[in-house]
Amino acid sequence: METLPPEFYLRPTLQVARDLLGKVVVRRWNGRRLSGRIVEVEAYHQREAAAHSYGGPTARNRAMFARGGTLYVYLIYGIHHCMNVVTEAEGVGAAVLIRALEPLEGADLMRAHRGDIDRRVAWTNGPGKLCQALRIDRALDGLLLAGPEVALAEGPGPGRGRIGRSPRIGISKAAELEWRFFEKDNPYVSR
DNA sequence: TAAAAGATCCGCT
DNA sequence: GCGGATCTTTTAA
Repeated sequence: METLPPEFYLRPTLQVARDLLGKVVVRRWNGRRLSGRIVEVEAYHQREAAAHSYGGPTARNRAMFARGGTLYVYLIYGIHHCMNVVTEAEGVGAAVLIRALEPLEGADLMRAHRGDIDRRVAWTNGPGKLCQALRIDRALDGLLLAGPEVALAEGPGPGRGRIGRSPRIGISKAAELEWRFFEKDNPYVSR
C-alpha cells in the first residue's frame, strides 16, 4: 500500500477531510500490523470556535499548528484519546478528526484491545474507540503520518454519491457548520 | 489557586 | 434516553 504524499495534506481542510474517506490508517504495534479504512471524519479550523486551535497555539494543541501530515492526539474527558490528521501549511491550526474506521488487518487484536467485545462494529465506530483499538495515545502526538509507528495509505474511496454530510457531533460552538463527512450506509459510522 | 468544561463511552432504565 | 466516570487544559478571580 502506498503512503500518502505530503502534498495531500497541504490543501484546504474541508477538501482533505472529504478525501480522507476511504484512506487507510496503518498502525504498527508490537510487531503486528493494524489497519482500518476511514469511514467518518470531522474538520476543525482555527477560524471557528469549536477548534482547539481557536485561541492560538498552546502546549496541548501545538501539533495542530505543525505542517499538514502531522498527527495530533489529545485526551478527552480524562479517559479517551482522539486522533487528528493535521492539514494545511505549518502555522495554520487545522486538522481532521478521525471518527470511525472499518477494520482491515489485525481485527483480532483490535477486538482484544476493546475488551473482547463481540459486536464487531463497536471496535472502531467512534473516535475514542478506534484509538483504543489501534493503541494510539499521546505518545504519538506530533509524529508525521508517514513513519513506522503510524501512517496513512491509499485506499478505495466511497463510490459516486456515497459521501454524506452533517453538522459535527458533540460540540456546542459553531454547531451549525456541516463539517462532518461519512460514507453513506457504512455500518462502522458512529452512532 | 480554584473551578468548570470538554471533538466520549458505557451501563442502566 | 440519561448520568457517571475521570483528568487535563483553560479561564477566571
